[in-house]
Amino acid sequence: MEVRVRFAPSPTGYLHVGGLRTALYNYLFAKHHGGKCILRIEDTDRTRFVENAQENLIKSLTWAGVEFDESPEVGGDYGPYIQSQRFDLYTKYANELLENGSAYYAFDTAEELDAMRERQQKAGIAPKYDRTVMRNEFTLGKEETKKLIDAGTACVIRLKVPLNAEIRFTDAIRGDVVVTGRDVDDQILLKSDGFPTYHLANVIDDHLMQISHVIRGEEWLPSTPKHVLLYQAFGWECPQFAHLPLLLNKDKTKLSKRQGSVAVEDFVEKGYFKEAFVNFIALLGWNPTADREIFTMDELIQAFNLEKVNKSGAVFDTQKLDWMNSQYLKTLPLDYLTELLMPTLEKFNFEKVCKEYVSSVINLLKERITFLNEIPVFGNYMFEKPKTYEQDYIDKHWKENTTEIMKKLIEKLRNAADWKHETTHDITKAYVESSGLKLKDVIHPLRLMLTGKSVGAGMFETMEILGKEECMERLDYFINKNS
RNA sequence: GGUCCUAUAGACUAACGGUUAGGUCACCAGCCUUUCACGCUGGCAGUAGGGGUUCGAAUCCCCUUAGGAUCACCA
Repeated sequence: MEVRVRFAPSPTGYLHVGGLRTALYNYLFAKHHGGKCILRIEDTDRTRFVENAQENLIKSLTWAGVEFDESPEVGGDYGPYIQSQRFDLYTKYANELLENGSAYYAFDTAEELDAMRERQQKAGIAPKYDRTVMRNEFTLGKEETKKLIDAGTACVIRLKVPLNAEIRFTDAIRGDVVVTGRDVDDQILLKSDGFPTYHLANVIDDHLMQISHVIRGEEWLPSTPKHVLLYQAFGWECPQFAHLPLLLNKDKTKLSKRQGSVAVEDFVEKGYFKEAFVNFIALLGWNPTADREIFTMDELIQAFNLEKVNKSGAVFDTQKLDWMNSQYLKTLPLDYLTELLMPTLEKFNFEKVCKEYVSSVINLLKERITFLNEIPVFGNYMFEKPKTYEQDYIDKHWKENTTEIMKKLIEKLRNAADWKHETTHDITKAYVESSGLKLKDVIHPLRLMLTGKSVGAGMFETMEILGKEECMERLDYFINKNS
């Protein structure tokens, strides 16, 4: 049987990192088995329409490298892939359920339902639709029901849960799960506006789209019995369920907006590499080996299996993500990094920056930063003359005789045959030794004059990339200014 | 509260009955050194508790505890 999985988000306007992980696992699973990964938009809640939601979703997914074989954009044989465009289907199937006695009409108002729940809460019982006392087909009778329907009375269609049924299914991650019908609510399947609820639409679409594995978040585990019941009522075969452990806040509650960034686009903006982000997210709740952390997408596909997915939730802690990002910064190809950085650089109004130069600057600085976009700030002096000089650094390293010492060194450097870092290093070393000084005594002043900062890459490597002309200008400027 | 799920260090995890309980991040120390990093070496730190089963339990079973999810005409 062909593996067909689906990622079925509701369009909320942004992609949640938990959603990305679910999408990613679906994608990895499908690719691992040479199957298909499908994107379906679950927009059956008309009260929660968000402008451009679908575009944003797909943008983030594409950024991460999760691609779909069938989706609203690329199409496919089982479309449409947007639930609001499949409206007629749901009504048709709901009627089928009505006819075979698996569902029934109910006429209760929101107020009546609220009152029922309140009563139950007070009595200390779990809130659950009581079809023996509420206004529905059973309490009203067939004739009265028909009359109300014909009169156009607002109504919903509910699932008739067999009270004594023992509902069981096997979850690929959690094993056998058994629930009794008594604990399952008579779920509304078709709302009074004619739209289906998630439960109905989801089951119908998964069946019609021939989904083989339903891989989704653990929050769906409690409602899975309803879905199993629906498959049975239709006489359809259940897909294989796999409920993923939750992503958690630091306080171990379900990862939420309140406690920090959860939108993938926020992490894009912060400057994380997609390679690092995907790598990190993939390893939250699943681990292929004990002794390895870095995986490319292809390697993840190769290694992925549902059996090794954890059962317990994972705290989404970005400390390790930062480390991973720095690892990728060190190993990603220079050309790729340069392409990524160029647009960012343009915003800084630095004078003419060319790719070759940017490349060498990235190479110079990448070992001491975590994010690529730190370069224009951390290494601003590579693109512009120092505007300020760290006072603490001056106080610490600029002694009384430093000006004289540096003047002499500058002259030696001015006569350098070339500007390779080995050459300038040798010149400086020779000078220092002949003057009875230490390298430190001149390197710090040099760094100060050239960069204005106390922190940076190796001094002579920095000078090489800056170029002789630029270095001499900065050195002369500083000396003149201070004498 | 009902139902369900889960439990290895601060975080992510490995060990599918037999290991001195392993790795990574973070943290600490040392080395390297030209500042800051990288890197290298070492260190701190864990099987929630209690009962069983077994020659032997982190691992299987039960209870307790703790945490979580879910109980909408949201998904």
